[in-house]
Amino acid sequence: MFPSPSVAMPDDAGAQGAATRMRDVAQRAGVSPMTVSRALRDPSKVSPAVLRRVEEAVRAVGYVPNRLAGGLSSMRTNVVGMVVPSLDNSLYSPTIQGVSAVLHAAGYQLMIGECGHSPQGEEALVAAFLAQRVAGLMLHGVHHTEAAAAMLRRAGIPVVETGSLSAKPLDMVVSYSNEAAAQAMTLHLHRLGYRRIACVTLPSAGNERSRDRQRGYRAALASVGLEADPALLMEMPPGLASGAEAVVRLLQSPAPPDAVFFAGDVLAAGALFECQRRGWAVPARVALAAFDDIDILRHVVPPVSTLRLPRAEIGRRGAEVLLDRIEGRAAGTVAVDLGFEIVQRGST
Amino acid sequence: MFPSPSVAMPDDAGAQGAATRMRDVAQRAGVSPMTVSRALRDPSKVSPAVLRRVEEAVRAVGYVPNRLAGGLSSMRTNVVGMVVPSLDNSLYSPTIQGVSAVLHAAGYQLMIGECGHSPQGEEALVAAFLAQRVAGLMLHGVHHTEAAAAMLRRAGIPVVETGSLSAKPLDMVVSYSNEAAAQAMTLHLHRLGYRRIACVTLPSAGNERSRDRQRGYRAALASVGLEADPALLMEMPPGLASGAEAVVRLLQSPAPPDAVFFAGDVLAAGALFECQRRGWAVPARVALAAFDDIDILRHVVPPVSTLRLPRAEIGRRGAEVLLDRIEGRAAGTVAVDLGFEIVQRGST
DNA sequence: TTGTAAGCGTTATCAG
DNA sequence: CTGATAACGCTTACAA
Repeated sequence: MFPSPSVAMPDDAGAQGAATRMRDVAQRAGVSPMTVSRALRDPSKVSPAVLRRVEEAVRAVGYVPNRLAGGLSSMRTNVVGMVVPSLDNSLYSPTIQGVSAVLHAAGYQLMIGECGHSPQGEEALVAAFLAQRVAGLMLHGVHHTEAAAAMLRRAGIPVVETGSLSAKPLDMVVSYSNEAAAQAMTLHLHRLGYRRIACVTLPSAGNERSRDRQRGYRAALASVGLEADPALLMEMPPGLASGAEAVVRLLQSPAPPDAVFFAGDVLAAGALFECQRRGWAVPARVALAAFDDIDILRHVVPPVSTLRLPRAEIGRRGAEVLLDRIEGRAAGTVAVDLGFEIVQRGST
Repeated sequence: MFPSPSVAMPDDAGAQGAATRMRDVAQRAGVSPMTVSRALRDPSKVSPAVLRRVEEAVRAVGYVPNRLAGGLSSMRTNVVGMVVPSLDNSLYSPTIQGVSAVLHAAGYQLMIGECGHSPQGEEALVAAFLAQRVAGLMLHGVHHTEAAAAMLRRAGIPVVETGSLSAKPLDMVVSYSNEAAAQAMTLHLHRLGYRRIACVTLPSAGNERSRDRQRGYRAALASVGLEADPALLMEMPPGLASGAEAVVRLLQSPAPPDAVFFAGDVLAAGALFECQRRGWAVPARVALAAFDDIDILRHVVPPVSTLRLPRAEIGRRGAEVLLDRIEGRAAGTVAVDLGFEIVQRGST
């Protein structure tokens, strides 16, 4: 049985609406739908001649498989969900790209959702992802609602958290230690000779990472016998303007610091620009250090000392351990500490 | 018939694996699955008593609907796909957030894919999204492969392009005019008295937006009778370092410009930092203008003149017109020009 | 207001 | 290597 010769076959030109099904491809190729399914998923399972006919038919009718049906039937999908606090902040993009690269190479799709730094937002996204029956989930937050945790537990899919190492993990964790990093930078400043070291973090309310960094800062001071002056520990919202405001407030205080460690976002860059505007010499009048190796810090004058965090590597390794579990290559849970590096530049 | 009283009912504690189905909820609530379906999608269609029982059962078993099944059955999903060239670049995030906000408010999910500035990457993502039977698609690129265009045509779902106004649209467009914006900024520089105006864009190969901006620049020069010196039109890859390199090359050339218009990415910021390093006064020695109102340009010294583009509004309006079509409130295609503004600052 | 029956388009399973 | 058949979990259409 052959399909009628392609006489007066409009192929697909302006066809619109009803999607073609596997059955249409099968008919045209003169085989059963099951054979089409096999040809598409594992070409080695059908004869070369049939494979050719199927491929031709797929092209001719412009067949796009229906993964809703496929997923329903096989009880598995090739979609991985990822929840990030925000997309404004280019901090998360290296991680996203790492995840994306590994996933695509393995034939998976990435679905990203933005939860706006709120556990409720995260819960809603987790529910939505679970409803799509994602094969696994990457979470940046480490603070979850009880409901979200319960859903995740019941769903029984692999989950990787990437935001912090200190939290009691839901399942797997791939990250670096916020506390150790903050401690290391504070000690570095001390080693360079600074003795009144201020620290500015993002608001710690509901932000485990900020709290970890504050803890690291305090631990460092304690270990070298410096007093932890509460006036030297500030919290500011994200943004360049916040960094500017913070440095002004600190330097105009009765007992100004000789170094400021900005443990988050682009605060350090904002502070540097403010120093440029006011003619405050960096690092002579005040040394400035940052937390993340964003491109800009390398290009400003003077370039800003900072921590290099393994953002992209976190994404890659996270996706890898997730895939290992999804595809059954590994079973247990893992916790990976990817470390960090101090980058010493002109600002300190 | 009532479910057995919750004696020795472990509820969900550590249950894991087999997801609960609508049938389980129905059984527990003592109704048919159809009633559960109704209760979940339109509570007004079931009696209050039943509704309460269903809600309780849903909670008790931790039911998460299976949208693969729902979508397959109803032939529609609540997922919208979005393809962006890159996620490094925070330029796209306002648009993504605009889309995300409107979609979530309407109960839709956003699925984001990164195509790496390549039409082939876009094609792959379009295929993947279509396979998930997304309800609609947002595309930033305006240059598509023939195959991608054909798939989109056949799928018959609404598509919004947001990258540029000039392209012959696939379906709907919501954007601003890259050409008009570049022209306006060039004219603005001329009006301020600059007479040798250079322009630096991203590589134009395969980038319609860069070509549009170059066209606008040339049109502006022509309209005021300035010669278009080819030495003053450069193309550079994205990044702060590129901007630095460009300004050095231009200013050290035999006939240096008195103003440089950086029509893309963070080039202008990179150039400004280089000027700071070299002690080149801005704007006295050279004026600098940028294309996009990124936060940093407002905070550097001097602040950089630029164009304010309706990035977030593009996302919101784009999502709105997409939803109008998805939900059948509108039929035809639309093209929306959201305009732009010139922001004059100290760098010019 | 509620329930029954018949798919939706795939894939798992088992026969040939 | 290929095909028939029965799910997968939900919704549409109709009936009660």
